[in-house]
Amino acid sequence: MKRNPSIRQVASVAGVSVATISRVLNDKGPVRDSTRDRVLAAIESMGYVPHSAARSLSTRRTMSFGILLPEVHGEFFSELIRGIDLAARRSGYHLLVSSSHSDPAEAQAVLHALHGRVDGLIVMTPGNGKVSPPTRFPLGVPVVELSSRIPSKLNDSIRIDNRGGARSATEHLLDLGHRRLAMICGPPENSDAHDRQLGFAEALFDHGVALDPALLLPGDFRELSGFRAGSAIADLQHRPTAVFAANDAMAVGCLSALRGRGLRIPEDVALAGFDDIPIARFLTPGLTSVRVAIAELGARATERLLAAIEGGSTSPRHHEIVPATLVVRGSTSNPTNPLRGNEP
Amino acid sequence: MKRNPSIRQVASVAGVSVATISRVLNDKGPVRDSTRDRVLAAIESMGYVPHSAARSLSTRRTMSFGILLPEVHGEFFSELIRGIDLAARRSGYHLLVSSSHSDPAEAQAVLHALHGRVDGLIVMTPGNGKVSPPTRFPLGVPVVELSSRIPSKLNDSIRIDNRGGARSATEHLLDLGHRRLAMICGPPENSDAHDRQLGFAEALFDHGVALDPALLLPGDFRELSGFRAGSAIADLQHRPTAVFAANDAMAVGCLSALRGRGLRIPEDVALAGFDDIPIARFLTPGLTSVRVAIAELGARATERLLAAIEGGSTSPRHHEIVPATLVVRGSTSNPTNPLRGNEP
DNA sequence: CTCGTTACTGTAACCGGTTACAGCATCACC
DNA sequence: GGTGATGCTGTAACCGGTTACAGTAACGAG
Repeated sequence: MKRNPSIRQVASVAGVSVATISRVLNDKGPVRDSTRDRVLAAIESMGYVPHSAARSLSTRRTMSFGILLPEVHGEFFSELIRGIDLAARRSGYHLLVSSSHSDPAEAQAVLHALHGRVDGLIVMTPGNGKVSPPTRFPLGVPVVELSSRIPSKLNDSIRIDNRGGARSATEHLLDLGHRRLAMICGPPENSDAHDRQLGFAEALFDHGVALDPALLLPGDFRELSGFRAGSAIADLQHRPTAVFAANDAMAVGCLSALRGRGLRIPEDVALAGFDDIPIARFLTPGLTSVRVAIAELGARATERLLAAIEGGSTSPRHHEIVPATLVVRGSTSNPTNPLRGNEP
Repeated sequence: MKRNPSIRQVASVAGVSVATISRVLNDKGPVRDSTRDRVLAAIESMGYVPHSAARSLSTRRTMSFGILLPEVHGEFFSELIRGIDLAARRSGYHLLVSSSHSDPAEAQAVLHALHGRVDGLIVMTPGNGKVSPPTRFPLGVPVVELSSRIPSKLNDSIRIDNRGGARSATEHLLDLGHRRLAMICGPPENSDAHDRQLGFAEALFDHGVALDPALLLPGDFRELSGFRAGSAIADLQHRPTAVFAANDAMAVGCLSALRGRGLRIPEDVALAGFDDIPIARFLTPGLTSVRVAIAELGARATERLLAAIEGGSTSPRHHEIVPATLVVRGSTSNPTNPLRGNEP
């Protein structure tokens, strides 16, 4: 591997000083046209590319920021990254991604390694109650927290309206006349899962419907756990007439299990999910779900972060909540009186 | 935002030289225990974290590498990143991710910005025939190409056995007695899509089955295009008895459309996909698909890259092909004689 | 007591950029 | 001719680490 030329070598070839090279590259300060041409020719011929680390060192700007994600599966992850990446690149920033953090200690180590590499941080905390998320990020950079349960006073945060979304899904089921509702919960330590369960319970309470603890099925946001929960539900003596799954992946698994037991959706059991993943509308019947604009969520987080980076710490902390809206499809609506059909 | 302390400030507080701080941090060279304790105490009390950019500058190692991805949707992306990230972190490396590149010129710009930021590169080229992928990466770092159609002589490459996978899916359908087969193709400029189509055509040819051009439906790897193709197939005068979709997302869409038209799967139309996404087994019926261990693919690519980084350019170029294996489920198998049921 | 060896620590030069400041022409104008 | 303004360019100090090399102290052997 041949070493790339440095700015000093380019300077000597072009017969100018390093300052001039820098000025040409960054369009700063006056440079005579003939000089600029000479410099550009030298750069071109030598295949010179500025060394980012060196540049960051002196400018104190890396033009990139870090993303810390917990163990996230499925569509959510890619949508989020897509939203962030597009927004970041629009402003000339790059992304350092570190995913699949379950251990907070390990996350802390990664955080250290990020010092001097990033101008800001988007952190998605698993946000369980026991292990408190690291409220202080020891780099001197702005941080935006994503869907952390307790919005830190120190950092900006953006959360999904999990509770409201779960509420509207549950109320939708109640409005359809269901009184015996089950919920397939998410991982107990996950704050999104927790809030969705909260919304579910609240809606039941507000409508004076008792919450049978036996109808709170465990799950882990994966398809298989939904399948198991669905099987368990099918086996129940006093079967619920409606099921709310804390996410769509589990709803899919549940749907498969219920179908396998010969139950009809929604006649025998109505089913609603959360996330509105792309395939939700292509299931048979279409899956009623709660929609969150994930890519937009990522874009918003990015814009917040960029504002904080540009603006310094002067601006007050923002705490934003992005809405989650119910999308009704065939898995809940009575087919004899469909609210919406299965057509996408 | 308070500025983090530099190594020189720590040195002055601890009453030692910068060299000693560095030695303590990197476990290099001899340091007296009492000195080490003093240094560690100073580091702790000042909250000192080494500045990565500065370190990279002098060591010529960034301990991170870049990933360039084209516009990729769905499960594939997250699985790939997960595989890469876990393997990378195991070796202490970080990930710079840049996704959603459709424009090669833009990708080139990103590439430049990566100079001095990464020790290596994993590049997934959209790999269309017309726009040749950038064969030369102007950074002096090793590159691993992912699923590029023409494995470059300059770089290592890892490809998915798209052709073989498509072949076995098609042969499976032929073995079941189907003679009129349709295919829902992927984006024409995508090399994966191209190879899958190739495998399909080859299998038909080898079995002496004519390929009706009217049965090659366009698609773009998204669910909706599969739905449209499915609707078109249902409307055909001389309907095919089997459909092979170039990926599972389109198969899901197609399944939905066929179902919507009252066609039974697999009795009226058999259906197979590609990728074996997690929900494939939870559809009703379970979707026959071609399985690729995506996370493992990412891990392999990472290991290759790390080997190249550690080993220098001495080793010969590797060109690896990861297998794609057929998974048969209810969407193709005759239910009166099921090869495998719908149970996950 | 002298010398060599070992164990530890400090000095200063790098890595490759940016930029404050100074220097030098050139030109207009008095 | 002097004077100041203007436009362009170069010098050198920094950013925050690493590390070759030199220096010092202590200790054992001869």
